[in-house]
Amino acid sequence: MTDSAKPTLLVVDGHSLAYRAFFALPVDNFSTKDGQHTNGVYGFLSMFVNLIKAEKPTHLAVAFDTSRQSFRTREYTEYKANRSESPAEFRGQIPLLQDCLAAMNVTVLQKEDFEADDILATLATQGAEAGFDVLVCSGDRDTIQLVNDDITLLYPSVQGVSQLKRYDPAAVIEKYGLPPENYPDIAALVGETSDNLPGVPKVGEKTAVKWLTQWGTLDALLENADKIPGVVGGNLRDHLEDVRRNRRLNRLLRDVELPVGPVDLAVQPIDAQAVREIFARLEFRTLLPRVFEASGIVADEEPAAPTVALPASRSLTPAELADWAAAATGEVGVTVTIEGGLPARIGLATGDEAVEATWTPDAAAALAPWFASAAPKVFTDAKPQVKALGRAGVRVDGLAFDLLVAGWLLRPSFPDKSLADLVDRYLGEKLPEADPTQLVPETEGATPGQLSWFALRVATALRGELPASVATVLTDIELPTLLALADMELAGVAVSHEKLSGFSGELSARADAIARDAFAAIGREVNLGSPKQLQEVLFEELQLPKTRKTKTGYSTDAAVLADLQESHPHPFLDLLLQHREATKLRQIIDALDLAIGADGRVHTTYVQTGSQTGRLSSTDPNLQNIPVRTQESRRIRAAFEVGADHESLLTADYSQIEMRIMAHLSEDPGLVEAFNSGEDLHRFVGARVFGVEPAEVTPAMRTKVKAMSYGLVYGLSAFGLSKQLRIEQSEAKQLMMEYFARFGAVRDYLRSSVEQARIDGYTETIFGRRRPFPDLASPNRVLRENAERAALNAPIQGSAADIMKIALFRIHHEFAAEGLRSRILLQIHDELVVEVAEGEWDAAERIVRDRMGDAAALSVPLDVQIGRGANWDEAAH
DNA sequence: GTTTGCACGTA
DNA sequence: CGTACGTGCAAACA
Repeated sequence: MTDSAKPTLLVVDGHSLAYRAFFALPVDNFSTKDGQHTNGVYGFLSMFVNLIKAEKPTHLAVAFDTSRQSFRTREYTEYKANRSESPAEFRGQIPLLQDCLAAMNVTVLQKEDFEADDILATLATQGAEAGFDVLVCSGDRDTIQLVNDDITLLYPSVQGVSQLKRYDPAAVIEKYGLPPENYPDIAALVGETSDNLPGVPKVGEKTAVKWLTQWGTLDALLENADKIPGVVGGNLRDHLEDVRRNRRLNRLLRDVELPVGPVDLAVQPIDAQAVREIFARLEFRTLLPRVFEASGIVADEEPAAPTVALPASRSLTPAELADWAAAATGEVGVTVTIEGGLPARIGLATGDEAVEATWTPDAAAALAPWFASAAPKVFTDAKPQVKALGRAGVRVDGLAFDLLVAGWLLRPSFPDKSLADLVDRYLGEKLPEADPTQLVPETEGATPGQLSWFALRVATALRGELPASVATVLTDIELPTLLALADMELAGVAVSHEKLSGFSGELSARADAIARDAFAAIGREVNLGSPKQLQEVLFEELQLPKTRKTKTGYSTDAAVLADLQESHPHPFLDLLLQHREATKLRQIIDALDLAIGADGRVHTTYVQTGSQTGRLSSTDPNLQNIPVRTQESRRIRAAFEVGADHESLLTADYSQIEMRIMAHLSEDPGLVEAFNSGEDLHRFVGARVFGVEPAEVTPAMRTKVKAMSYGLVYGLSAFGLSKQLRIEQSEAKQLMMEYFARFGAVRDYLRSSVEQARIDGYTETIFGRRRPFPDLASPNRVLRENAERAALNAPIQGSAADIMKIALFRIHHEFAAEGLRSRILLQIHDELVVEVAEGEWDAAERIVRDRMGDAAALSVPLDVQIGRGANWDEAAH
């Protein structure tokens, strides 16, 4: 912009334009994968970005209506009364749109009792007076009255939101035959059906313009109404009051009191990170570069973060560092950088001082006592550092805080990934980072000591946000668990390469043979691993009936293939299923084999922040989904063996822990009795539901109530139950009714827990772990119902996770305290795998059984099943 | 080269 | 139209 050019103020009616976009764009193409509709948001932003690129405003604001009520509805209750309620699917998008605009640092204005157009009128008028070129963008025709030499209207044409027609005074005269200030007079005479403002019958634009041209003003026309000839003249005389009322209502207010004026609306650089985040959430991809590109408004640079006086980090010798640590009072921030799995540098910090040293064997010896002490330590991501220290022979205790774990507990849906994220979110500052694209970085990254200093400050900020119950979960469950997990990962589990490689070869040969037969069955070769090619074969060449729809076509998953085989038997179907099974197993085996380390053991990584419910997840490789269901697949489990220096594997699992938690939470007398009776759960429940003696419960009955019981925990519907059991929906409904007739408190509990979550906005486990559920209030049914099922499940699955974690770290602790060499190797949600050292079986078994059994005091007992064997398969029971 | 969708393994 | 995960492949995208 040159100095001589006038600044340009662009004011936009967010509501009317988003509404047009909502109807213009197909919702199917604009929904997130969990069902949130985004077509209105997308359409608006797309238009908005084009607008900014084209007009390059220097000042900018978007106005919204607050509700349907305004001073106009009070004056005339019928105002806009004919408008049907805007669809909930649209209303739900407005807050999302406002979030996007906030991330783009665009001023959003709305005011109770006024419409967006009144805000536009006020800003436009003030802007014109202050010497701006003003652009008004609105889909409401009443804004035509604002047009003058300084104010131009951009009005979406009927073709679509992207086509904006420019109205300057000349354009208005060309279209309506009168200057802009007269437009409301025309509209008052003609009426506005969309606002429910009836005009003079039989009077359209032509007549209105003719009259106004003849009489000069609306007042003159109305005063001389008795001189108008013909039927329309009579109509005018009959509707004088309507016309006066219309004129009052369609006059936009130009003096609404606003917190800002035009000069306050200077375009701000966007918050690039915030935009990235919300666009990722809304699954907008192509829009991101367009927003970044749009000139005038955006800067792709990070916003200037407040500069903070970083303490210099003093480099010390290991001995000096150890002395410094020993002398420190209060919490110490710790950062251990890792190279090749071992500590490389170590930085420590208190609130006002940062120090660091290079890791050496001397450092290990000097610092070991401090690390093993109860002196409180704050880490950003403790587990890998604790492991590196462990490899160097340094044990860690006194873990007081872990930023990643704490951040995850606070917001389990969007766990922060790094200290930089946390510094940004909780301190609003920018962590100095070396430019990774520069071989010789121009900007220095923070040193380990400085990182520790930041970590300590973030910890303070984060603590302030943690509710008491969540802080307790962190201290009493998560942090002790973290230390136990570090040891489990270091230990790894012995896996036999010999057993695996033999099996892999077998499966390869089998898969090839099956593939040949499958190709013969259809007369050509296809890629059996390609769903797309399979669809061609099944639904076009073999003419099999279309199955369940997916996003890209029709499903070919195992359940669908089994159904097809029943209704339209074809040898290809069965061969395909067999091929899938063989290749899947081989794939798992090969991946596992590849993961065996030089020590003959597989070391997984447990992701403590990997779930929304409190469970762990396992990666590289995932050892929580090793097959178990089929005879064949157990050969894989048989390859998980006791290590050479130990005696046997012990497996321990909770039986029906989630049902027990449900019994505890619901206090259902029937269910509580079931668990206290010692009878098989499903037999007991089956006897109640079907009104027979436990001994008379048939396998079919047991299967049904078992599916129902497990389904309950997941928010199962009659439809889902019927599908699972392959029974009629009516029968499923009947089964649910019988079930709830006997176990009504279960249903009451499930219902009330979702209702409570709707009120609180989050669910809570027995131990106080929280999970937020904003979507319980969503107007989008798919979204809301998904949230309801997840909210129903979260306290149950989460409490089970809490209980297992408590048992886990207590066992880990007790093994050490009793000086045992036995150790926990794996956790698979409700199961532990323990490697028992020679002569320690009885002690280990006792500890595992007791600590799992008494991890929580519920109103029903926690039942623990234990098995023993030389490998995981044998140890199962 | 990266991302997405499908399919499938576990609790 | 049943919760919570991670992985590998093919296909689509850049």
